[in-house]
Amino acid sequence: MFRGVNPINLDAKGRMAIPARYREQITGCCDGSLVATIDTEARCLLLYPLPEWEEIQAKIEALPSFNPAARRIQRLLIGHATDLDMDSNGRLLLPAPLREYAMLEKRVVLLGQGRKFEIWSEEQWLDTRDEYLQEVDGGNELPDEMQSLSL
Amino acid sequence: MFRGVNPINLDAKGRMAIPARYREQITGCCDGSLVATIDTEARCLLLYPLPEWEEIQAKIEALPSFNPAARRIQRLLIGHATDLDMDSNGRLLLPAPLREYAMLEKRVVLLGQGRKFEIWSEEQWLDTRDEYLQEVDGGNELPDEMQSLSL
DNA sequence: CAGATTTTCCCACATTTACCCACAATACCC
DNA sequence: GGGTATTGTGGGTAAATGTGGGAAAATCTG
Repeated sequence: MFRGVNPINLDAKGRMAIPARYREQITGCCDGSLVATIDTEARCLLLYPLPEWEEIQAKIEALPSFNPAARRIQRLLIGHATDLDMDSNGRLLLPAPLREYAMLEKRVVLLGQGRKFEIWSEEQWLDTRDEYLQEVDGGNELPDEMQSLSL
Repeated sequence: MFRGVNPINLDAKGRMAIPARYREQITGCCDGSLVATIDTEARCLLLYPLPEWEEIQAKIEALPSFNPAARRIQRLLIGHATDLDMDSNGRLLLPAPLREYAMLEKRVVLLGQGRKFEIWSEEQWLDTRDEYLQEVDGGNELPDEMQSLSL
């Protein structure tokens, strides 16, 4: 279960230090093997422990491949998925193509999202967050499951 | 069951001393492990005992992730949820991103709210409370459940 | 095949964070 | 009213984390 916001600086080589509080969990569940791919809805990256990703990739591959929407998802998600390993300092080297997609420069934000992480440029994240905060709940139709959610 | 209003001063490091009368209950139910996240409706923080939060996170994660309203809730709530532990003095270190969101500087208010707490800047709390008091009850339609409530 | 360039891996330092201890203030009790 | 216990506050130190650089290996190119 990952959660929380983490402001992180990329170094000159494009490396990102994983906050220490996640490291034990990551080495435990996948020995430091992670997979990064793009989020097709927003300009951010998704970061999965390898076993989690393999389940997801299996599901995506099982989609009917003559369906155009399915082909699109397959090409985008599987096509961009890249294996990453933590180095001895707990850092990940983010490949240039993924950094460019998510517009990551120096200041980035690592967002815990349950079984995965999201990686945003700090600027993009703050803009997106502010949009979310301003949206009135009534504006979008809520799924039934949410109507009964009490925090 | 938490209740009551507690004015507290943050120290220079952003730490908040939990009032002594809650400590036993907190160590009892979760051994001092708490989770703080943001309230999406107001500029304040929500503070849950870890087991309470995990139930909520499980429900939120189960929402369909291709629904935009659900994505929004997931990113905001899980994204900001941060594990906090009481130190040996019964204090919590509130992380900078959460302090900024709720505009917490020095004088804050800890509000007991049943299974959770809310943390407000004192200024925000007083303003919000006054707004609530001035609102005429008839202005907003009351949910059915409230019609039969007798105090 | 040799040279040059890029990439990966690892080590060392500087900074920050977290933990702990000590004092001050308040409340309570005798 | 004084003494004691409990709570609130601040700061210091050791350990762990973040950051940068350097050397070796692998790859690409001429």
